[in-house]
Amino acid sequence: MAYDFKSAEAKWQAKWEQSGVFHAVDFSEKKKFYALVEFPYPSGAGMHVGHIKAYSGLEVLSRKRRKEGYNVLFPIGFDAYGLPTENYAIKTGIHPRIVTDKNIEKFSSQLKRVGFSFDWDRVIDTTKEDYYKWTQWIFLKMFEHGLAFRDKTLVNYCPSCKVVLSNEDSQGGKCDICHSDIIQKSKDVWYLRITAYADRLLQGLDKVDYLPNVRLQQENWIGKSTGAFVNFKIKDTSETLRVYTTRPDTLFGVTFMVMAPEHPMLDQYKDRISNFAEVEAYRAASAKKTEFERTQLVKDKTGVKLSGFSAINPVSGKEIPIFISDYVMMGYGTGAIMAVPAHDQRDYDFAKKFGADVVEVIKGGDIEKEAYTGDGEMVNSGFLNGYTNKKDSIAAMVKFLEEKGVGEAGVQFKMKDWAFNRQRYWGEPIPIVYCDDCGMVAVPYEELPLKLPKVENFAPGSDGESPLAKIPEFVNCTCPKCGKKARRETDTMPQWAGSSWYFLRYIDPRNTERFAARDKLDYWGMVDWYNGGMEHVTRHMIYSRFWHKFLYDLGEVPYDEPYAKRTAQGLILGPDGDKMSKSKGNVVDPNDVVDVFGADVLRTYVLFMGDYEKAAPWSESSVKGCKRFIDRTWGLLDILTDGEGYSKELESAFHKTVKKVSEDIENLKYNTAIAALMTLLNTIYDKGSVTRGELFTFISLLDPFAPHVCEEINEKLGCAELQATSAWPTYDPAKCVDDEIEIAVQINGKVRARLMIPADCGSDAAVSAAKENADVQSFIAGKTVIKELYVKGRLVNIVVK
RNA sequence: GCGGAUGUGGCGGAAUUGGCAGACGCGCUGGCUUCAGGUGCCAGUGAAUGCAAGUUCAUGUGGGUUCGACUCCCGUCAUCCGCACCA
Repeated sequence: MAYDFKSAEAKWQAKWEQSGVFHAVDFSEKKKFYALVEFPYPSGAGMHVGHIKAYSGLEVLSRKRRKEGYNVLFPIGFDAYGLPTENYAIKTGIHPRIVTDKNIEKFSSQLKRVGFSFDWDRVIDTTKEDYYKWTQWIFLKMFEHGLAFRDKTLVNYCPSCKVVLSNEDSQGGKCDICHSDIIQKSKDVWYLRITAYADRLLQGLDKVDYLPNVRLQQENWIGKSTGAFVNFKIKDTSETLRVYTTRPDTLFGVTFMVMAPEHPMLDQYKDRISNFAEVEAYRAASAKKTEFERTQLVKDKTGVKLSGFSAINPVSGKEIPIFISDYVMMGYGTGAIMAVPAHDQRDYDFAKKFGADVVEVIKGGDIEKEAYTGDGEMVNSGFLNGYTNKKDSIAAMVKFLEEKGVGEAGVQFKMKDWAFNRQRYWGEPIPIVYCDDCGMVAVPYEELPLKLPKVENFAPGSDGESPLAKIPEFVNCTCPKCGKKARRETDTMPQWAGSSWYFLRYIDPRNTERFAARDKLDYWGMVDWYNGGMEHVTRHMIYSRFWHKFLYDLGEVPYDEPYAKRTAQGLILGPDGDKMSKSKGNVVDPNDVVDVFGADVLRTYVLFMGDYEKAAPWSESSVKGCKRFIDRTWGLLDILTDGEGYSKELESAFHKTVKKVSEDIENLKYNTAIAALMTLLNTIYDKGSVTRGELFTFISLLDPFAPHVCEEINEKLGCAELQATSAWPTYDPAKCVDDEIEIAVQINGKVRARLMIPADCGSDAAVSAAKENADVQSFIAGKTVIKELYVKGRLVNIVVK
């Protein structure tokens, strides 16, 4: 009889839910295992098959762990604050709350149809009051500890629209909406001081098991560099200009200095700088440049030489000019550099254009042509002359600077503080009040959550302010400190806030007293295995590690690092090989696949289609292959014979497959695990019959991938216990090897024959067996044997001349 | 520019980490079943050459190490992904 996946899948999904087998048990005696997948953003488009692949990896592992006797926490939730929902609301006038609830319902039903073994009792939604109460709570703790602060920074701003624009919306220096010129405006924004944790975020990577490229991307993002700070005296003042450099040993080669146009010292000394008008004109011009222009015009350096404002080289005592140029960024280092044109290509380009001196201090290149950045002997460098090792010369110079009191060793990070506020409606309100007398005051903890009020119009105001600013009942309040009239902060938190701690809430999702009870945090501990997309490695992953470390410092969580292990799945591309997108119309809807082929086929295919960590295109016809596999598995019932154990012919095949599947699942090699099961299935059909014991083992192995058909067969076999809770099969290593094996016989490295020998055959016996072979003899006849070797279980190679 | 990854049949991909290249699946060809389409089942399927047993060539490309290289080393080309005037 044909397998009716529709009724079987609905039936088993209902049974799993009724029996509660996938519920994680707090404080269970069993060993715990916490598997985490990145929770989805519930967009209106619904899920696509990429989500299914992302969850199927740890789904298989979770099901295996339960069978192995673990108490598994495998939760799911929704990261529901964000722009797409808000934009949809602006367009349609439907409230984001309604849209979000509808989308979450759709996502949930899609996930349930696939039969994922999530603990649905622990579902969370970041936009619910009982959740974001704690997001706000963590923010306030950061505020209390000085990690949340306001600062002025440069942003893209359209003076006509009175709105802050992103770089994408301000290309070519024109406003995307009104086409007037964009200016860089300094604006007061909220920051989280993630840089305070830069070093620990880097060092913490030693304690965890992340995929190498995940780790590397985080290291690059944090971008630690070691070097030195050097203070250059400004001529005829008591002022010093401080710079950061990774090569303090090239100090004798410094022939000028460059400051960022926005450097505050310029304003301080505008009376001394006789061409300050030029400075201001340059500032205006460079402020107009977009990020795009700045990076595209790398070769073409611009700048202004300051008149009446020069520096003294601390090692040579020579006077050197100071320039301003936008190739120096205010946001990195000190906003000023010492230029070593002979050994830095950017400085070299600038020196050539502005006629500055080029002094070679490291031998080995041709500084007539270009800057030399390699290693070599130090020259023209006073006490450093003769040094050939970079490390030594840097150390010697740093020692000199520190003794003279004109500099010291130091480190810099590329990572910047996290700009944290958005002028948007659909996000967590920032729980801060502005009081004329008291300044910024935190909303008292007992008043959390600070609820997001209902509004009618979700569009940001023409002044670039959040829609919340238009609600007097929300804005106007009293100062929690002095009781006088005050104003609320009207901006909301960014998309990334709620996801920065969600893995902790799963541990105790309904707690009203704390974000999670301490004893439960102690029990569940770190996330044992976290899987998600590469696109979240440098933002969500870093942000959430930062929040977690902060909570650890407060003593609120037991571990410093949140995730013990991190992996990432590859994308599913459209059938055309392009990235799936709505505009290209190549998106595959999991519902369609479930309708036509069933959930088991979908689950099996997304893991079988290729290397789990690599991108692979969707192929409708390959899906059919998995459909056949599921149907043929069902068909085993037709060739069922009595017998609990393995038949003699299949015994070693079963032991080998149990081993292979067990190991492959642990190593994300789902595709070869499924291939091994297909091979075993073919072997069974070749034999023509299957014992009850064999079939039971087969479905036990397949169950994590295709649980519905396995439960159905399990029931047909008369098993009272659910397949979901039955034990994972074990294997005997001794039975994974055959008594007799086939080896290849090579002559001069080329395969000329194959023969069967006993597995425990020794080297001499194998070689002489090979030589007895007629084919082999014809190849060695009349030639001299130079060398004979036997690789155990693999081959014999005879080298002849 | 810097960093990382990848390159294997018509396609997705395997290869115990230096040991029989192409597992498994798709597709294709032929056959059986069928009024027919689909399903299902059986056989074949890297290329060249040969009636055939076979032989030769093949893992982007050029060299090298080795009895033996998809795997290690040096060079080179292509594609993809990060970061990007980071001092």
